[in-house]
Formats: sequence, C-alpha cells, structure tokens
Amino acid sequence: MRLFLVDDHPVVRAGLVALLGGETDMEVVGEAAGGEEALRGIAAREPDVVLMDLQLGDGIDGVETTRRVRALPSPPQVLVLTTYETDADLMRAVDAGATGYLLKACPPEELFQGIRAAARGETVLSARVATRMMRRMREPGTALSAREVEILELLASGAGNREIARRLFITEATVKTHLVHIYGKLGVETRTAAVTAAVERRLIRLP
Amino acid sequence: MRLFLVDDHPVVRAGLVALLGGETDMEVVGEAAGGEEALRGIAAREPDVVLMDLQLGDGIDGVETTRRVRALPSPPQVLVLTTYETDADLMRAVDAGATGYLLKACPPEELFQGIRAAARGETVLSARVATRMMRRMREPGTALSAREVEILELLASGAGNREIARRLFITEATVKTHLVHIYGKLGVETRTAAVTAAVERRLIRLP
DNA sequence: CGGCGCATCAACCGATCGGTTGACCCCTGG
DNA sequence: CCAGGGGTCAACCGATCGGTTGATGCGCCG
Repeated sequence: MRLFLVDDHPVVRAGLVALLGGETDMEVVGEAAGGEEALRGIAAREPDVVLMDLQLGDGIDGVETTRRVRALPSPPQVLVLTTYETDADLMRAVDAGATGYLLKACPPEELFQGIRAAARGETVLSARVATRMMRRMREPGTALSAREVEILELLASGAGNREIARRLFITEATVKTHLVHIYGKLGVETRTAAVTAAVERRLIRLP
Repeated sequence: MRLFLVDDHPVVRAGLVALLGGETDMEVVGEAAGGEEALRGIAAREPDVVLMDLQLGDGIDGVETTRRVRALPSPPQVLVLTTYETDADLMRAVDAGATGYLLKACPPEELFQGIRAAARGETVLSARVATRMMRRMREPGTALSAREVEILELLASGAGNREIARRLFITEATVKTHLVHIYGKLGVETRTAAVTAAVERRLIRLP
C-alpha cells in the first residue's frame, strides 16, 4: 500500500513516517508541505492513498488540493487527516472528493484501520466526526437562508442595525426580525456571538 | 539533554520522538497528552526541557500547564511548540513563564537549535513570531495590552460586559474603560467590529 | 386549496452598550 | 522625584440592541 503525505508541519510528517513504518503493509512513497508540491509529487509517485491536512499555510489549501488530486487520471483515495472537526471543513472536504476524515488526535490504531479502509474505497470518519454528523442530521432548522447569510456578513463587518437596513434596502424592524431568527438557529443570544459562531461553522468568511 | 513532550496528538509526539532520535545530544524521557498527566510525568522524570503544545484538548490548557510546571521546585525550561502565532497565545505563554515559542511548521533544524538554546535558558522565537513582535514594537499606540487581549477574547465568545466582568473579577465599569481603549486602538466603534478587526490582525484566534 | 417557510414591516419596553468625566493605585523610567 | 502608562472603579446619559406581539404578502408543495 503506497502512501503520500501532505502536511505543512515537518514534525507531523516525521510522525506519520515513524508511525506508519511499524506497519508492514504500508509504505510512504512521498510527502509534500504545500498544495502545488503535493500535486506534482502525487502525479509522479502514483500512491494508493493520500493523507491530506486541510491547513497548508500557503495559498492553495487542502480542500482545493484534494479537488485537484481527485481530478487526476486514475486518482488515489484522499484521506483527510486534520486537527479540527468543523461542519464546514467536513462538508467541503467530502464535496472535494475526500474518502474519509480523521483527526490528528485519534489513536494510531484508528489511523491504521482508517488508511486500510480508505485504500478499499470505504468511507471512514473519526468517531467524534461521525457524532457531529449524526447530530446535524437530527437537528434540522439550523440551515440559514440566503437573506440571513447576507445579514450575517454585514453583521460581521461591524454594521449596526440601521446600517444593515440601509445597505439591504429594508427597515430596521426587518433586520431585527432576521436577527432573532439567526440567533435561534445558531443558538446564541448576541450579535457578537452570532458572528463568531458563523465564522466557526464557516457560514461566512472574514475579509 | 533530557526532553519531555506534551501534545494531545499521538502523531505529533511520534514525530518529535523520531526527529529528536537523530540528535545524539537529546533524549526523550517522557511524554504526555494532557496537562495533569504532564505535571505528574515532569515531576517524576525531571527533564531539562519541556516541549509544550498550547491546545491540549482536555480541561487544563498548555498555558496553565506551563505556569504550574514553572512553579515546580527547580523547574525545567518550557519551550512552547504550537501551530499558531497569535499575539494572545504568545503573550500568555510568555507570561506563564515559557522560555521560547516555536511553530510546528518550522524546519527541524530550527527546532533542534531552539531546544539547545532553551536548555541554556536563552529565549528563542520562531522567525515569524519574532517578526510580529518587532512590528508590534515599532508601532506603539496600536499594541494592545495583555489585559485588553483578554477582554477581546471574551468579547469574541459573545460575552456581555457583565459576563466579562464576572470572568475577570473586575467591575463592568472597568470593562467599559478597556473597551473604549480597544475601540480606539483598533479604529472601530462597536464590539462586533472589534472582534473581526482583532481576528483579521491575528490578535486573537476564534475557538 | 391550505398549510408552511421566508421576507417584510410596526410599535413597544427593558436591558445593554457607547461615551464621557473624573478619580485612585501601582509600577517603571527619565 | 514625578511624569507616564496600565489597571481599576464610579456615575451619568443617550443610543442601540434584544425580545415580544402581531400583521401582510409571497412562493412552494402535497
């Protein structure tokens, strides 16, 4: 089983090499610190599974790299191995064609089994990640409308209700109504908390 | 040189062991995934240098662990080795008694030299971290105090003034005074705008 | 057709926030 | 020594925000 590592931390790459060296059925055939380097290396070495971090430091991130890797002819499986377990990270990774999503904090044995499962094309999720997905499924009504996202973005820019109303050509009353709905869906009570909650879930992105 | 590792990621610990194994003058005498475990291990093994991550997953974080380690009789040097380079993390780590602050993304050679420097009691900073500090020095009036950063972090969590006051053991009046200063330094007029400005300038990091 | 969710608006009230002025303490450095 | 900066607190005021109730119109879907 040929593996390729993509992570901007030399320490993490060394750790994976060391850990995987103990498994007789796995071999690390290449590694990369950034997206561009990864694409070149993967095209050249043709691994079976790519272990991909999402935060790569330089311009092109892990999600975009995953998308391009999966667009290669006869692409390898891509197993995301990252630090965080936000909904948006997971969704975007899956959308980009990732085969699985594991956390760096997971025990090594879970990592080994995950890699073998990914090589067989099976979807593999860390226990904590799977738990989050289940909870999302069971709690509908948390999806924000397009209008509500518009409000959130102006909110994040620090605009007051009057300013938001002016920019969207509606009245303050309407803005307040939207805000109440947003607070409810995000489970917060203040505008500031709404902004941070939205950023964490990658509903909006700070400029 | 006896080293002790504190990091909640098995992969990272394995990576450090593998990397440091190549250096003849270093020896990893113990490791821990969490704060409590670290304190017990360090007291027992008496290392020269502790490599400390700031995100430990469980209740007690790296900063608090560092503070307690430095409070031990004849404490080891603590070298923070983490992923981020926000002002908040750096300032709190230094305040807690850390000898240095390196990033996991740094090249291994910088890590080795940093450990040797830390063992001699010298302060060592990653190049990117040092750059940030220099810029802070050269632009006074825009630099937030440690206390102001504390306020900002609670602000970002969506806390109201009363909640901030309660958590920091001060009165609402004091919180408001700090906020006025923060608004002035960041060039904003509302708490929400202050949070986004602070995140953009990497003064704080969203949870 | 009759709900249902979304978007819009109004009026009201209490709570909170933004801004100001003034004050005290502690520490550091010229 | 004392000026300066940071941290703390108080009292006050107007502006804004959070929360509520109620209402209208639109499009979708069974």
